[in-house]
Amino acid sequence: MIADAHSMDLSQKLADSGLRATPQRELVYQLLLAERNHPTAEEVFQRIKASSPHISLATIYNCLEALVGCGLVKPVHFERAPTRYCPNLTEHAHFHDADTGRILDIDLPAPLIAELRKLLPPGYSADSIELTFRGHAATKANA
Amino acid sequence: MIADAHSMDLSQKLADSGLRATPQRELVYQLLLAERNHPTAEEVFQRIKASSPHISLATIYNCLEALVGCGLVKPVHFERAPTRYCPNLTEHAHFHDADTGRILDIDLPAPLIAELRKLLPPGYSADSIELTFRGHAATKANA
DNA sequence: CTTGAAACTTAGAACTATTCTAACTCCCCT
DNA sequence: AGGGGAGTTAGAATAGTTCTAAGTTTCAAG
Repeated sequence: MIADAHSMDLSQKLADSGLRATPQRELVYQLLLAERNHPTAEEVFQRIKASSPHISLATIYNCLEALVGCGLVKPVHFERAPTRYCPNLTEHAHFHDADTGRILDIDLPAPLIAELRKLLPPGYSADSIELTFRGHAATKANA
Repeated sequence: MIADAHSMDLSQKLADSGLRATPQRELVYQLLLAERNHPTAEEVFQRIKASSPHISLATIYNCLEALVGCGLVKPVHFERAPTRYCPNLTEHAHFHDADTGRILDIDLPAPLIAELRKLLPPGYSADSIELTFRGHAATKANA
């Protein structure tokens, strides 16, 4: 089953970082896998509280930090808005719709990433590349 | 003189946005032109307070907002760290040194920008592209 | 099984970057 | 001259996140 496969990922990856797989971490991870909207910590909190009313916002932050730390989740920053979280591990950029606030994943082809890296001066190496587009999606009104 | 040319830019650009050129806005803009370290609002405040002790942090934020609004300065966001400000108006990316925190401007060739835009799905258009590298600069120790 | 230690969760306080508020000042137009 | 709007100021308020301290769970070893 897909869920089990992901759970194995979870336990394994957490263990690799010296962390435990707890029910709360499972909940948070499963929620991120289910809702690919790049939710904020607060949104994850509200959503999980519906079924687990005892969970605390601090735990959501702790879980997200653990998931980011073990590499299963990536934080997404847009300007100074609340951090959003994304379980998409492929190298990708984000498009932020200025009208709706919606975020879209944009795949980054490996050759393009290589080209981007070539922009760095000699001696500089990048561990991560963050690429964000901000703009508009065509609507019926302006199409 | 360069300073005068920049001052004309300032008055003109502010006027274009219906804003006035005030001494405080001049100070903030001149400081950004002089210190190309991408300072934070707080750093600008500390630096300007040395010569203008009556200035307020709210004014720094107001001035920076005015300068951003009229297009003379660009805000730079790195993760959720305090916003930094940059008077470099050419299209460029940023390299953030994970060791020193130093930020380096990286010029973006127009053809590469065009290639990046091609990644967007049909109907999507980007007003701005933010590209940030995070990594390390070679030192004598690991060179 | 117990026991002890370390990891984890929780609620709420604390922190920090930024924005808001309300009073005051300055500048421009008539 | 004086009225109005834009700007500045200090301090209060806000919001996202992190910290703290207390309680709980997990797990290994005896």
